Amino acid sequence: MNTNHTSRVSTESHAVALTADCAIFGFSGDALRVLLVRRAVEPFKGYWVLPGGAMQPHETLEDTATHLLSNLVNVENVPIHQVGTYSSLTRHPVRRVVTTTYFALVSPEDHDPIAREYLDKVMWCPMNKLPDLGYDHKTLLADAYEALKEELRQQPLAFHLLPDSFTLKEAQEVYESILDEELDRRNFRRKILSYDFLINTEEKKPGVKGGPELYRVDDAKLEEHLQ
Amino acid sequence: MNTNHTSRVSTESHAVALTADCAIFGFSGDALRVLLVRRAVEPFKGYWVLPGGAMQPHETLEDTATHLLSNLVNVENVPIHQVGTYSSLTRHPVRRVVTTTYFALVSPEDHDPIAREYLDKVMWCPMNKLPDLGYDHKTLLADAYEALKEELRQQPLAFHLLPDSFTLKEAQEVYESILDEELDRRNFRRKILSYDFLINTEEKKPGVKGGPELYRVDDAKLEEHLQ
DNA sequence: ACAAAAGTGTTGACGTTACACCCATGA
DNA sequence: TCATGGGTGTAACGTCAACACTTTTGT
Repeated sequence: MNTNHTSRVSTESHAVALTADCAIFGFSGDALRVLLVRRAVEPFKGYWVLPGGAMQPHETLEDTATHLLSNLVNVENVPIHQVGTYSSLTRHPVRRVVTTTYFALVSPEDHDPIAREYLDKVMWCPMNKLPDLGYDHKTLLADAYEALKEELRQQPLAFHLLPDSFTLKEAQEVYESILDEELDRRNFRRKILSYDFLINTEEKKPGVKGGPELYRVDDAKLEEHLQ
Repeated sequence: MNTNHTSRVSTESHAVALTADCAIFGFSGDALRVLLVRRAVEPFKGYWVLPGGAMQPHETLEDTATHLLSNLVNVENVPIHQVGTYSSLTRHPVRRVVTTTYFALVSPEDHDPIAREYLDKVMWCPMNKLPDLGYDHKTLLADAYEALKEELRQQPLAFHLLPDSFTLKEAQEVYESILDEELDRRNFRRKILSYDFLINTEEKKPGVKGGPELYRVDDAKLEEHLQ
């Protein structure tokens, strides 16, 4: 049996397609959404799936995922996070497809995604109104969502979703939408401010009762917290 | 550009080899070790690497990793944990190899690994005396080791390394060797016992000063703690 | 003035760390 | 008997959740 390390060199490739699927999460003031695309052809014609693409010879899986982001939502320099690799024999009905899942977090308004080629629709779907998904993408998305929440709990990776200056209330709403749970206003405030990457602009947001203070991020210090 | 999800079906495979590399960690009373194999042929002839193998057409990556375990250390039914997938263009000097890394935790005495085919040596290498590794396996191993420690901190996955009955001291030594840090005897005791999957056999281990009590695991209850 | 939202501080529960004593065993 | 290791309890600490009051602003 060829199970030693060298066998990789002598083994032919078996028509296995390697793809990257990406759970692109978006937040724009209301609820957390994920970008879904609808297939216009078989298999799974008419089904919504996560956007994905085959890894090209000259690119890494991270490149593939990054290209999805720039093509679909026109964002650059948004960090992607690897979730896992799925190699079940039955996950694709036609051929063997091994996929690595990534997630990213963007502001949907950056770009209005357009359908193309084998897809006839694109939508920002609220996470609490997901349709049936094709392939095993229900699992992929669930895993990616868990990974997103876990990441957010451990590091402040959602501040690029906020405008240049924002209130703590707005920051809290981002957190609550992503984590899908309510947070205590005062505890959230204390925790976030203890990270010391928020700067009080000494200005107040007009037109809002209470006169909330506006904050902006110290990008350099924020970077330190993103491991 | 073929970046939509359907393109995976129409894209030819590009002679990309998909492999599973496995960091097989072993513990047998002294230090934490990892199973390394030495390559007898180029590339990286003479270098130690993690055991790995090409994914076969009929198997998943988990199957590939599982086969490594049964072939090299003759263990079955040991859980494997996916660490990550590495697709850098330069990680293999000869051809394109994308690898998914797994780790497993076994008792080395289960089997004395033998060299075969393109490998001329196999060893259980203490984690604190690692040689230079071929390919990018230094990175793979470091990531796998971090994943192992993280897993152990969150769930008790090391009790299958212990004999049927054991003292808390022995259990603590397993933890300390894996985590590479010293633990407080009383705190460790309280924490482990609070999980309530350990049963005091009411017997004492003979030949040891202090007369330590022997424990055994309640397999059913332990399962509940492994998520 | 009044309602709604923002700013602030305190308390208790919990988990973790640090540490000291007594008891059991082998030499 | 004595040295070594095992069994047990407790105080200090930090983190986090829960909560009430005052201040600011819009209507």
